[in-house]
Amino acid sequence: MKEKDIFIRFLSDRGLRMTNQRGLILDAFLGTERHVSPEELYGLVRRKDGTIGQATVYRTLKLLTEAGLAREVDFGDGVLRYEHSYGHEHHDHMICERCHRHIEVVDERIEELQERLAKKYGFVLTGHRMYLYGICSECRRRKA
Amino acid sequence: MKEKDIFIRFLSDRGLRMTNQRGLILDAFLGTERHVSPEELYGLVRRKDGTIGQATVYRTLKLLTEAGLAREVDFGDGVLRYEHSYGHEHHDHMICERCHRHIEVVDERIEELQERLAKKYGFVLTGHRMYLYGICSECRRRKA
DNA sequence: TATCAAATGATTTTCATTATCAACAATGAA
DNA sequence: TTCATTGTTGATAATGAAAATCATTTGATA
Ligand SMILES: [Mn+2]
Ligand SMILES: [Mn+2]
Ligand SMILES: [Zn+2]
Ligand SMILES: [Zn+2]
Repeated sequence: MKEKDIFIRFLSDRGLRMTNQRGLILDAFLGTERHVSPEELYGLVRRKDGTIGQATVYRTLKLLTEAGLAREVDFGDGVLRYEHSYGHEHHDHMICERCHRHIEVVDERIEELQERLAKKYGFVLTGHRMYLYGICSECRRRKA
Repeated sequence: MKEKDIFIRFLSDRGLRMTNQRGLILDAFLGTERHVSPEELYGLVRRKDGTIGQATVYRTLKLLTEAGLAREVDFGDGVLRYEHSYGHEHHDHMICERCHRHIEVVDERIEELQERLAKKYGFVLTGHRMYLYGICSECRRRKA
């Protein structure tokens, strides 16, 4: 598995070790395509190893983020979520305010305009967060 | 003051009352152009009335938001901030990751593309949050 | 094997925000 | 005015996510 190798490499580069727990957490993380909260992931990992501590889940998610395997997603609801980063290009999110369904979107023209906007104000961009909130077609149909 | 009238109208429409505390909090809020956290505003209001409670500040900021006078801003640093909404059109934020300075920006073309992107996926937009993170010219100069 | 840093899980702590609640104040019939 | 009703407030407790603490265990290596 490519990701595990990357993680091991990342760890050893910083004098850290691959452990059983970290392996389980990585596997659980890779095993879901959801935007998963530490708490949710803790629930998943627990099924494989009931003795794992939730602090370890928090800690490992931070490490995965630094290793470039995970990415933090903040929908603004008070919980931090994580999504796959390796092999998953940057994208933004569109969220339905009624059913909380969300889809991943990218618009290259927007990305380009963001760069230009930054340049206009003398900024060099390091990243951005864009969340589009609305009502999905499902929910609009249901209401009608 | 236009804003105070709006607030009074908003309150009475919902069977609520304008009070001394709410008036002070509104004044303090209008008196600053910063993106202010409840805690910061609490500090400001306290100078005028040392007996005011911070719960009242939290409560009033929620009310101001519902009344369309304030708007929540979430820079993702764990504190919710509020900015003026009345007479201040929508805008997005560009934040320097080094000095935390931030400027307000709008790009009509981006706004337009966001609408189109939403339509493409069957969403009707109700709002969006866009934060551009980067390094400002000041900070880049300082480093060099 | 002895040493020492890293890792873990349980637990406590922090911090922002919300809920609770008793005391108080405004409103508006009667 | 009196009285009941309802909104308001401030102090305080509760909540919930995340981070810090710490004693103990584990692993690498000299
Ligand atoms: Mn995503
Ligand atoms: Mn602003
Ligand atoms: Zn929906
Ligand atoms: Zn700067």
